[in-house]
Amino acid sequence: MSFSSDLFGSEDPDFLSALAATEILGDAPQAGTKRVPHTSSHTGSALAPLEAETATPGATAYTDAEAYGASRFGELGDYMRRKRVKLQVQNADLATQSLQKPQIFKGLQFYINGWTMPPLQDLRKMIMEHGGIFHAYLDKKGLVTHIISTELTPAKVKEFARMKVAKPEWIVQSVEAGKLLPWHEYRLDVGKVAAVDQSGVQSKQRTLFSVSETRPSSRIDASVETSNPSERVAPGSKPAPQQMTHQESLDRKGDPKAAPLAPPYAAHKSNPFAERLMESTTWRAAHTSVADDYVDKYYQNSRLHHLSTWKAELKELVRKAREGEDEKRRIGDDSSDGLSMRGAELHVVPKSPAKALSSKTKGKWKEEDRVIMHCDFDSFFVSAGLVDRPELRGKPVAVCHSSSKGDDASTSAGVASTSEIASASYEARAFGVKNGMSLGQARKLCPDIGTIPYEFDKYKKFSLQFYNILLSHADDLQVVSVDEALLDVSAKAMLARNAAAKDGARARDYAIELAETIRDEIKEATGCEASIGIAHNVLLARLATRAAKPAGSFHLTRSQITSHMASLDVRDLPGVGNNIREKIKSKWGTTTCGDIAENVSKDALRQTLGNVMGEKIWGFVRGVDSTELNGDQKRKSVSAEVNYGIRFETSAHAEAFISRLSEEVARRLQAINVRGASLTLKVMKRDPTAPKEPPKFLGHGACETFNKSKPVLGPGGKATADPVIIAREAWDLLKSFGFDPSDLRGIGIQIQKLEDMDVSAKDGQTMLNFKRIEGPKGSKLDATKQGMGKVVEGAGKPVAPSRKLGAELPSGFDVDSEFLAAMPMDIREEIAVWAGHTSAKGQEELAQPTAGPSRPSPANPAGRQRGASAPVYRIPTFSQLDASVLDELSPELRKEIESEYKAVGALPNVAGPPPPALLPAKAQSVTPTRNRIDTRHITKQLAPKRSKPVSPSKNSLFTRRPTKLDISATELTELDIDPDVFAMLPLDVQKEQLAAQRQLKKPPAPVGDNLKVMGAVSARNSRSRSRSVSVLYSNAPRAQAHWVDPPALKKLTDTSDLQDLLTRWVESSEATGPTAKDLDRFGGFLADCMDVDRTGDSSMEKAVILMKWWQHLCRARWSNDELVVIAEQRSLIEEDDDWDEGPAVGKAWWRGFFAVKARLDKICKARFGGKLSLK
DNA sequence: ATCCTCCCCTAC
DNA sequence: TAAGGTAGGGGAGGAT
Ligand SMILES: Nc1ccn([C@H]2C[C@H](O)[C@@H](COP(=O)(O)OP(=O)(O)OP(=O)(O)O)O2)c(=O)n1
Ligand SMILES: [Mg+2]
Repeated sequence: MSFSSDLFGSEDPDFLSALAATEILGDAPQAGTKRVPHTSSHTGSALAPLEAETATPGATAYTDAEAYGASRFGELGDYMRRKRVKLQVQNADLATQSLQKPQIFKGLQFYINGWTMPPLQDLRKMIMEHGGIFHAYLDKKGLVTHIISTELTPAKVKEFARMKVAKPEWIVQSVEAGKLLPWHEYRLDVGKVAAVDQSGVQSKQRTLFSVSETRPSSRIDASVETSNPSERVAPGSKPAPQQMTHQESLDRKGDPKAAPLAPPYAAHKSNPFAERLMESTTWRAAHTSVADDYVDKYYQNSRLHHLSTWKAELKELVRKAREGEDEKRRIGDDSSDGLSMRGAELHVVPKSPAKALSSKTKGKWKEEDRVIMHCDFDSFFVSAGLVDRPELRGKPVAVCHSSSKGDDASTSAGVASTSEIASASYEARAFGVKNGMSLGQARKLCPDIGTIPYEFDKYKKFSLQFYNILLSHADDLQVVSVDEALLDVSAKAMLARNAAAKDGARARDYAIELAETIRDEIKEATGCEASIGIAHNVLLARLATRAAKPAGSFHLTRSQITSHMASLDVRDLPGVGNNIREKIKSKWGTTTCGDIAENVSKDALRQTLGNVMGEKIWGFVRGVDSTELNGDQKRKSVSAEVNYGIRFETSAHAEAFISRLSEEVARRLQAINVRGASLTLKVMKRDPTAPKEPPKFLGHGACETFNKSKPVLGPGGKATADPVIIAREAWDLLKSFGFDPSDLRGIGIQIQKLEDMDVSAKDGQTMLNFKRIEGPKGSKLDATKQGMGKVVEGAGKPVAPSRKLGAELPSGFDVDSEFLAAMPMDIREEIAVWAGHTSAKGQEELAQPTAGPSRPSPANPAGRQRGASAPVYRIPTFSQLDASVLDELSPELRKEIESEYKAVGALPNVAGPPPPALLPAKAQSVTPTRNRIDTRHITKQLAPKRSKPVSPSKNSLFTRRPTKLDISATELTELDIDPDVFAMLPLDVQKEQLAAQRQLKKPPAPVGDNLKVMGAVSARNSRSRSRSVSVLYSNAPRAQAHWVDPPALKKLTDTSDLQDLLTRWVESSEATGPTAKDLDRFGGFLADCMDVDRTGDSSMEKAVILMKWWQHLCRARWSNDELVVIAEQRSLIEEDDDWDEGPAVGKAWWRGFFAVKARLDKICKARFGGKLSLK
């Protein structure tokens, strides 16, 4: 059954007729003898040949699995393909550099089997240096002329029965003799075993022999491995059809018994159905790479493209979201790359990666104390699809493009769908269906499997909700994919554990409870199930997730590790694919983790797998993994490639395609504001022995791949993101290969050596008229309504528990998780440790959990109910800190903590920035209207000296701090402009200010220019120091740029007033959002603070503090909107998204925040070369 | 040793 | 019909 609406190809005559023709093809072998039209024309269209010296730096074959559908991602089944290593890369180099040596092996092509003496590398070198061609793998028997081997297993004896197999001495002694000695004198005797190969293989091997004496006429041919004379063509001519090979495939296909015996290299099946379609000019024009919108269309529908794009976007979002949480990487910290001020200045000193690394994340938690969670949606695409198709729940279904019926007629006709299944439901998995499998394959296993179409928009939307939820719970987070992330919840878990100990309830697993809370939130927000694995390292957390699925959580604890690991296959370890698994298997004969752990030494593993990999595996099989989360990954390359549907007929087609692809790459570069200095072109070329149409519909089939790179320079000799330049260079590279365009099966362009592009640097660059800035091509959205368009914002208000309480909290130095959330991650964890520690020491008053309204009760240990909340802790003052706690910390951390406290001391009245700031422990998001103040009202009422406006008051810091507001409303208005200061201003500034003032006074400001008030208040406060302050505050931003009284600012060391005002501003406009005017004014003020030359570093620090504070205020209220707005601003989503059900105020504030941030960034960049860091 | 460059391999 | 992309870890081997 199919759940998709459209039937197959109803409107496509070519498609229908091809289908009809194919259905009777069972006895119509002519498909194999017939040439596909487009391959027989355009004989003059080959790309230009290349210089021999620059030819093909390397070539690898990319064979298809024997039968397409054996699954590229999951199953093995084609070890031959994966085993291939590309030793021929260096071959070209070796060959070029050794022209002086006698080319005794010229025209010969070797494969070296098994262990040899001298070792493979040496033999390879000898072969290459003397004109021979070395094959790392044997799947191209049609090319290999000789096999070198010392001994053969019975299987190999059989396989090589009809080949020329010689001992290594032949090579060695021929080289020594300086001439080619007769190989049969070194023959390895394999003749006793009768050859029982099936016919297909046999004919292949005849090819081997017949080819063996043909010498490649050029090095191009050699490295390209096109030595079959009937195949090789001068550029511009056409290869002959490969009827033989083709026919073989068809024959073999009909012989079920041949299949298991058939070696992969002989299995070049074709796709007659596709061949039929390719006969139609109009069909080709509409459905292959020659279509002019092919690239766009293709990307719109490519799930893998979406997956990759989303991952990159999410990484960036998380990076942004983390920003401002890393206090230690702030001003003056030379390890910063997002730098601020002095850090930027110091940036002249090149930063050592190692240093940055070490200063960054270092064992805050003892290995065993970490708590890592791995969260992953259950069959994500399917789950998302089922949300709106509840009737399909519980059935075997899969997400794929195919909407065709899997009726008997089509399957028996050999047109089983080659559409790949992106995700299969667990019911389908019970039949053996796997992600990545072709639909046809799946139908064999599960004839009744249903299909669900892709809904890329929905996946992205769910993903953002998912990440919002995770971010609200995590101390640190690393993006794994659109549906998967790693969390560090060490601090939370520690807090919970100690809370539990305190309560006397300790049988519960708080990590599991947290996991269940998270799962519930995800379920509520998206309607989808996710599973969560918990353990003390990343490896084990991932493995735990496997045990948790579906729809569960699992904590893999220490005592379970050994037994859990022992039963696993190495293939289950992250980072071990089929290739490495086979390597292990062939080396040690087992792939069980337990066996490896027991019998294989670390050195042996390192020897075979490489130092790092070997060591990693050694640890993995024991459940050991010290990898730390990295939520701060920056992109190092940008690329775009298409390896599907590439079917060119002329070089003009190829050139046009390169152009399109270049535009795509340029667009991606420009979207993230970078340029690149190096370009790599990747080319997939049909393997000469492969059919024109591979089994997978429009797939690339068996291919050789080639890479070539070169520097790319824009106008100023600088890096570039110019589509025209990229296209030119890429086209040059492609031409240099000299391939027949009709053999191309894949093209990719990668840009490396990225550098940030400052706004000013876009000089001579060709700018694309982009509508869509970034993001995957939207499936159904038009170009302007790009990508995953819609967003998010908790449909199910995924509010973190911690945010739900607060209004009820007592005042005092309470630290709830909201506060923690505002802290730098490192510090947060530290506080947790320390809170736990003091608690354990009996200082209950400092670490006593304050019950939230709906903390998980013992009666509901799973804590599954919504609204479970994190306990609240009190943070002690520095003096209360138990010194012994500090002693236990690493010196580095200790210093950090101490400096944090010092910072508080240095700014006695400062309520902010992140760490020292003890925040109002309130939760506006819960009672949004409660404390809201009418803007106009507050504008008026602000004047009289009063401790605090309505608000929160719960903020003990605020209430304790003596307020300095003692200005009257009248006075305020009068002081809008200070005459004295005004007189000192330059003429143009005077004008500006006058204009601004007039503007200000004109309308009564309907919603309120609160910032004006705010500025005035502050001005009043510091009036005794300098009147210029009032000018600064109450006038238009532009004037501030000319602000002339640095000493005054310097003296304004106490930012608390400003913070107060900032707080008030936010509070008073909590319901309405900031006015543009206020934003501009505030931004202008901060911008002036950045003028270090005039105001000094301290004012800059002030600006940073205020920004941090502002950020905090926003986070405390609208944390769910932060990511959304970041996404929006990076054009990942649309602003006016109709999916966005949340109130607009939060987003308005965040937009304001980021707008000001951008303004400061710009200044910072111009001044210091780096962005303002709020870390 | 340590870097750089060119891959292979893996993951979703 | 069908949409087999893409970034980063790491190994090999050469340059420094
Ligand atoms: N070969 C693959 C593997 C995955 N995906 C997409 C679809 C999946 O839904 C999503 C997430 O991949 P997972 O590996 O997490 O698989 P699922 O979420 O589908 O299943 P589960 O996580 O329950 O095993 O990525 C894909 O398109 N092609
Ligand atoms: Mg998943």
